[in-house]
Amino acid sequence: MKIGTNEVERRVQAFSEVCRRYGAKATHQRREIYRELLRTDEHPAAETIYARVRKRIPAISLDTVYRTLRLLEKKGLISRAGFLNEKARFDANTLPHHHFVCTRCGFMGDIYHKERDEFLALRDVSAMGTVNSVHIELRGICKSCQKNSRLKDNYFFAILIVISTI
Amino acid sequence: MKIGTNEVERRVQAFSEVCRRYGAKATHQRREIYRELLRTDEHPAAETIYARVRKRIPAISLDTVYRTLRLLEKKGLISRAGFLNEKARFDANTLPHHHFVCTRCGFMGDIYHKERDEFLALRDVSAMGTVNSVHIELRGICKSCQKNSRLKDNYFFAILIVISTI
DNA sequence: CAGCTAAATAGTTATGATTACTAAAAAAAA
DNA sequence: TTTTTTTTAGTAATCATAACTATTTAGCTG
Ligand SMILES: [Mn+2]
Ligand SMILES: [Mn+2]
Ligand SMILES: [Zn+2]
Ligand SMILES: [Zn+2]
Repeated sequence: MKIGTNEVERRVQAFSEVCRRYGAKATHQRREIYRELLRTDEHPAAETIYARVRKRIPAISLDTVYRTLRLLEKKGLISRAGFLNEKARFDANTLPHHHFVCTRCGFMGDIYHKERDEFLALRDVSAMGTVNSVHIELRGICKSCQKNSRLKDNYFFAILIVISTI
Repeated sequence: MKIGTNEVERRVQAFSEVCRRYGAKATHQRREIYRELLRTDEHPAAETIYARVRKRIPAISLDTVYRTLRLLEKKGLISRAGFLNEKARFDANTLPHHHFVCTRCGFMGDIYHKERDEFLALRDVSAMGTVNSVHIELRGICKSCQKNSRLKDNYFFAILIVISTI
């Protein structure tokens, strides 16, 4: 489910504009890292992104890759996937979806679950491989933490871009 | 959903016997680590287990804790939970279940999903807190990996003990 | 289109959880 | 008890990720 080149460029452009609008700098490095993630559906690890972006920006530092990935994640433009004892995997697909992960080679494919009650038997899954285990985590804020609440992180980047695309 | 003291001791005993039967040594350290995990339902991290076991075995090393946790996991007696950028959390509850995790304090509670299609609205969840996001990973072996397959790890410890308990 | 200034980067070092290493200790068998 | 093999304690290494700091640059000003 890769998006086309035009849409990739449209989103990179939107990203640049939103950056400027909110006082963040739309640097070459940031654009290339984001573009690299928009281009692919294979959920690359940080090292992979680093290797690929380096072809176009040979002097880019690994630190910049990690820093930018954190920024994009904080702003809701990308998400982080994967389980413990694995490298983090990044995803610019902001549609709600789940993942099939091969525990042997690391292949990570998207699962869309309209019929949520049968996700184990979804065509998408059986086409990709055999399911051995299902991991579900519901993440949120527990009762006791809700009492001493604080302000949330801002997702303004994501909101602007997602709204303009759907 | 903690299990009683009798059941804890019964399982530690079963573990010792199964160890001997399969040529693994039922050491004091192993028994105490496993007992510590059987005793609680709070999914402690490795450091937490280390701290607790140290009260009874002051000279135990952190390495032994990690090594034993890996062993117990490999044999299917415990499972590892948690997402990326979190410490691993361990669980001796071998019933199939999911987790609610508080992203602020780390509280991890068990979710049983008889009605799988409505897991977002489960009583258990709403009693614990507010869900912000659902993470599902279906883990298994992809088509291309199934071709060059290898032998699986043995789960004989788990099989023996689980069968005798249910 | 220079010059300005806050923000971002490159290159490097540090961190923190987990794993590996090795001499010494201990469990189980004989 | 003695022997043999596994396991441990203590410590060093690893690996992904984050922090640090001098230098560079994006975007503004005129
Ligand atoms: Mn995805
Ligand atoms: Mn649990
Ligand atoms: Zn695979
Ligand atoms: Zn909490």
